[in-house]
Amino acid sequence: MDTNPQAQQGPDDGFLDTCLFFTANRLGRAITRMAEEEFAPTGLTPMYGYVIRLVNGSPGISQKELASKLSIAPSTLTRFIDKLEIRRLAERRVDGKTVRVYPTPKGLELGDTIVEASRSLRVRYEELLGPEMARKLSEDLKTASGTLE
Amino acid sequence: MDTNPQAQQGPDDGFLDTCLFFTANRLGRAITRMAEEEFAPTGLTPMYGYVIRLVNGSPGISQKELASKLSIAPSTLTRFIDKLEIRRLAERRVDGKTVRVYPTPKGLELGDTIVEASRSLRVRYEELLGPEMARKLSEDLKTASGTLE
DNA sequence: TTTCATATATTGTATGTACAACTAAAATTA
DNA sequence: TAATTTTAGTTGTACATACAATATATGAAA
Repeated sequence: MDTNPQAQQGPDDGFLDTCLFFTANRLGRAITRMAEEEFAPTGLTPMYGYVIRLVNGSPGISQKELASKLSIAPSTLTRFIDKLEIRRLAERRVDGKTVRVYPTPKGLELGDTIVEASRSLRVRYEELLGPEMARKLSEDLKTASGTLE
Repeated sequence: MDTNPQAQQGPDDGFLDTCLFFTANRLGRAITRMAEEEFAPTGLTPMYGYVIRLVNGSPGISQKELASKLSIAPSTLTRFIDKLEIRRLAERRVDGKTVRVYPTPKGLELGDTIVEASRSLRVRYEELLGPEMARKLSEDLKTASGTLE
């Protein structure tokens, strides 16, 4: 039991729940935890899974395009591809000043498992939020980041 | 409206925009960038600013409560408070097995600047999203993380 | 053709965040 | 009261992510 009279609601707590920075990142942390659990069978964290999915679906895609689709910094993607290459899950080929990324047999093999993990993740959060709320929320989040970027 | 299902997209890109893990984190990255800019005058990143605001508003709040209000792991908060203490922006006092955190003069002084930065941030994203959309989105995000946690 | 400007990617460095293992203190129970 | 369990916090370690500085390759201009 909590005997602190201010435990439930401090004098000035409301700002957190109405700040988009805070609420967006809080949801990000919560769903990342969930996504990491569902992606455990792939042996990858969700972002790596999505990189592989993009590469398998667009062999030879450039790193620039990948970073843009994923909305991450190019340097972040460099590190991702480094690790995927070490594990033979994707392969770089230099093409002038761009670097193209290609699937590997091992990466292609993982495709179904990744799709399955994405599906489990969706099922799981749709059960909690309701499919319609989940869909609407993703859509609003997409619109909002498009507007803010 | 876009009638071509593959316009501006590779063969299998749609999964990103309908995945709540991805859309939530993408918005998180976008608004974090914006928040860091607006908080620059405070000399703090936004999360540190919010820790100070909570501590100033509830002197003696325990780390457990702080972590809970911020929805971050206790270990993360330990690191935050370490750094705030080094900069004399907050102060720990051990109280049995809990640790209470108190404001310092320097931390209290920063209060107004932090509130002002939060306000600028809000103004900025409301200009882009519209106040109603911004409000609704924060609310939905709050509800969703409450449900998923 | 040499030089300059631009685009792409990488590297160095720093921060936010978490989990697992550990320590210390309090609460419970025997 | 001694032993056990629970709770709060810290530390070691690891990963995602970004920015600034740098390298390399292409394209443009002289």
